[in-house]
Amino acid sequence: MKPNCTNPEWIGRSKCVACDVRNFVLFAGLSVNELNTILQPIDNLHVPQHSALYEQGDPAPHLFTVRSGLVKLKVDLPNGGQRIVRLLRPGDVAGLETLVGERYHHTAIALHDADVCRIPREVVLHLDRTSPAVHQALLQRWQRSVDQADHFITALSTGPAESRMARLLLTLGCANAGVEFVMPGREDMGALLGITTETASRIMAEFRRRGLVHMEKGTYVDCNHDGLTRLASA
Amino acid sequence: MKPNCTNPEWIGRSKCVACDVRNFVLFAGLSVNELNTILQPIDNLHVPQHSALYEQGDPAPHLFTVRSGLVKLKVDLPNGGQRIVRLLRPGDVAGLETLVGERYHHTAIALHDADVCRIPREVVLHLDRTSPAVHQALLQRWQRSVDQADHFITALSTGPAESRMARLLLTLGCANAGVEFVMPGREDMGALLGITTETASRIMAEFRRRGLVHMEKGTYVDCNHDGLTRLASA
DNA sequence: CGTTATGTTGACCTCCTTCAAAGGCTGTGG
DNA sequence: CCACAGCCTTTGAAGGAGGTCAACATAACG
Repeated sequence: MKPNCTNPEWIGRSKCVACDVRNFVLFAGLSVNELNTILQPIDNLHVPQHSALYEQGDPAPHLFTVRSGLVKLKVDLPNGGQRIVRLLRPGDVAGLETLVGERYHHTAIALHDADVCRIPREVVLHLDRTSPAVHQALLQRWQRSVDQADHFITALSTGPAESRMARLLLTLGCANAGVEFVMPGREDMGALLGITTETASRIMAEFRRRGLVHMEKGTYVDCNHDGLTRLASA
Repeated sequence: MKPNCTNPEWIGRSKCVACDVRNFVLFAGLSVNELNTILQPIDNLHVPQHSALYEQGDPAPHLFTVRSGLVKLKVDLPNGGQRIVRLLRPGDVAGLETLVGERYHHTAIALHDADVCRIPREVVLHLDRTSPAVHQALLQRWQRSVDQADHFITALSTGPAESRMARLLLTLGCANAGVEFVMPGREDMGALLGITTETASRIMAEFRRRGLVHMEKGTYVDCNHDGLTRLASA
């Protein structure tokens, strides 16, 4: 997790200015001048796989936007297990709760190597007050969190395990051409769907036998969109 | 669903000004003058049990705050079933998605007779721009929606049905003295927990036999807080 | 008082979990 | 380069939890 936006060489800073994510994330609508004055304390972090962005219950000084990779938000359960409540992909925001002065509500962990922007809460609060565009973008991000949470309830926590798994694969963009697709581990799949690791493994094996997913040399390549969709709506 | 805030007699309007909910909902921090000028188009509706505030997919001109009663947000599933994704109690807000210009994402139905304030989106958008206090309250309401959705994932959609039911009863305030407690029907319980009506019924019957809940003349009165908590964390 | 929704209970079977063991992949050290 | 350890995945067998279908009871309602 090495920062580079505020590095002397501005390694990531230049990336920030050119960042295509910026166009549709929080800073859409700001002029280059505004960005240059405001971007100062923003760091561009590289988050290696399996490392945590922040931990549940920690004080929340920063907000994060995902630039690349895949980040999971999980909560620890009273019985020792854990449940993943959201998956963040490029363009998504983590740690919004910092804006209402709370601690982090989840533990954020990179499922795959990720690049994120780490923004101090004061910066966002200030932009929220001064820039209507940023303000509107913030509301949209918040609504997006709600929508994703709803999707986890209705699609990933409802119905038989097989249907849920099909919906998960479709959610991950498994059948969409052009989307970099990362297959989570079986344990994460279990935590995503509220089932055990073994059941997740069995269902994936069955999908492979039925030709719903294909893999070559250990990596998954192709998914049968129609077949999965049929299962998903069952 | 008869309005009264904008009625000639201002039946509900007076209620609005005196509304104790207002103190902790959206309009905290506004002066009486500000309220009087802004409150004009706000209606105070009475929503009889089982009637809908709005339907999923409808255009979303209004935002609602719950003053009394209990409101469920449900979504229809592709297979014909339905899933409840949130329960709104006094102080909660419904229809926030209207602020990012979308249609309603859920169908809102009163589980029990409810009083709600119906606020045009333009009013909220205007207040959001002009009043920092309202703006902050809005962010908090949005975060609250996220928190409640997370709770539905981690508490009501995870683990064995028995544990989920115990968590639901605790969530409903079944064991809290002083809270008006409404026991949902078995079908709603099923839609809340992602289980069938029959299973919900069986579990409730079992809870009664074990003395975890008591009922008199058809209405539930007492809940064993400790017993339910023990089950909830299993 | 019949009629209709809602709750309860039983029998059966499927799905999922649990516990256990074996198989593969990766990295490390000899 | 191979051997071995460690981790993740896969698969098996058994039991339990929950779904399904159906009958029945109870309560709400005209």
